[in-house]
Amino acid sequence: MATTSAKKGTAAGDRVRNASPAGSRSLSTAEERREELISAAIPVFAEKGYHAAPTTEIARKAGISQAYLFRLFPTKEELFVAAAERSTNRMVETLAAAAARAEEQGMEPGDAMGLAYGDLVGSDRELLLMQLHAQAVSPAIPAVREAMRKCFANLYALGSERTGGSAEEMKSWFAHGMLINVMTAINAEEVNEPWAVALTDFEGDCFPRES
Amino acid sequence: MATTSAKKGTAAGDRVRNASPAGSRSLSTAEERREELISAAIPVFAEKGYHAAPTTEIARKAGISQAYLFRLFPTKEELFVAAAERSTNRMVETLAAAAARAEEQGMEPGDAMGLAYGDLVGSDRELLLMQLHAQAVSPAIPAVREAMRKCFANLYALGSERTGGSAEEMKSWFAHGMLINVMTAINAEEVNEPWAVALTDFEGDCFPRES
DNA sequence: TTAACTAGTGAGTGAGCAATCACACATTTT
DNA sequence: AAAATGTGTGATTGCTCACTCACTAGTTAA
Repeated sequence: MATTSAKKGTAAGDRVRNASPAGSRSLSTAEERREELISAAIPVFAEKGYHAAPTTEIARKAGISQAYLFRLFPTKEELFVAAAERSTNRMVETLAAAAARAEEQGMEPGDAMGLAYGDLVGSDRELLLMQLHAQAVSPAIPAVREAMRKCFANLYALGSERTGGSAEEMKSWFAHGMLINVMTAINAEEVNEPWAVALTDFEGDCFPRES
Repeated sequence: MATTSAKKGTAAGDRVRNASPAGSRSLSTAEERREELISAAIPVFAEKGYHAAPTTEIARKAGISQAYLFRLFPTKEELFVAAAERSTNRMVETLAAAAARAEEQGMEPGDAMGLAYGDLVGSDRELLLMQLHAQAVSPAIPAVREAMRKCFANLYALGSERTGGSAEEMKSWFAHGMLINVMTAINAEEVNEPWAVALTDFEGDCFPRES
């Protein structure tokens, strides 16, 4: 009673709950925690991969106990799936936004999406590594495989409705995306050999020079 | 002394050593064992990935004790690197052979290599999965990253010397290879949706129809 | 007030795994 | 024959890790 008292909120009770401006608040507290947990999990999974990422580390980063992690996600696998889904959704949304923005400005949406993917990968390495690890465990974990398939389905739908690209063009677009992933994984851009220079020249495809 | 005696070879001593026909025998016995061990390791790594593959299972498949595994390869990591190198080399050799064979027959080596890659992947799923897992651990294990880079360097050299392809063409060739890997990982060919059909149509690229 | 529920945790538990050690058998060398 | 070297193993060890349990404290409902 004595020792473990003043420590939490700074004085005033944190009975905030519905204090958000608009008043519309759909997430339960547990749901919020789950979202935070996913956010904490992504960098760890991205860095170490599914099997090498310890739940203790994820819980610590999220600021909760490991025991509570397992109450929020009954298995590590489910947490990983959630992290993979979050990542792939984020990616699709970003590209969709880029395509929409480009369309407003009269740009080619295809080019804009290619550009946006390059940006995404350059700025958000985590996203890419998540994707890589998710692909690697896909043969072993059906739910992850399913998430990856959905991701491809969404991207393909997005791409073919925005750019009226042929199947062949779409395939090439995806193929180059996969190449970017792999080249980033092996850090090819820091290698100064012909193959590395050629295969990491991402810009050449879809737009002339800056803007 | 008493209990652990009659158990090993069936009567006749196994003093075979240099009994091979041609008599030329360069591999030491330990070296042979190492090769066998790598052969046993590849399917396990391919199926489960680096972290999830237990050394006990690999040793059992190779028919040796786990203790001896660690004498032949001081760490699991070194064994994985050896397995990755073997896989990538095998791949390069296969494609080189296909290109050479094609050149003899007056075929386009580029098409032949594309075809050969499709065959390779179709027949030897292990190889592809090894590649996938090696890519995934590349950020974490420098030696693996190095092996992957060498693989790309070799393939690129092979491709550009056989087919006088431009950098752009080479890039496209690699990109489609990476796409094949990923589509195989998520078993896209069993999905009956437009994206899956389009993205798994490997044949379209490089040759008209059978032969 | 009290009963029911939800958020949250410290302290385990049991299993699996990479790596080690002490030892045995076989082959080669001297 | 004896020493040295190389091939091979069973039994551990020390540790990490996913997951559990028993329990506390805050919040809501009756």
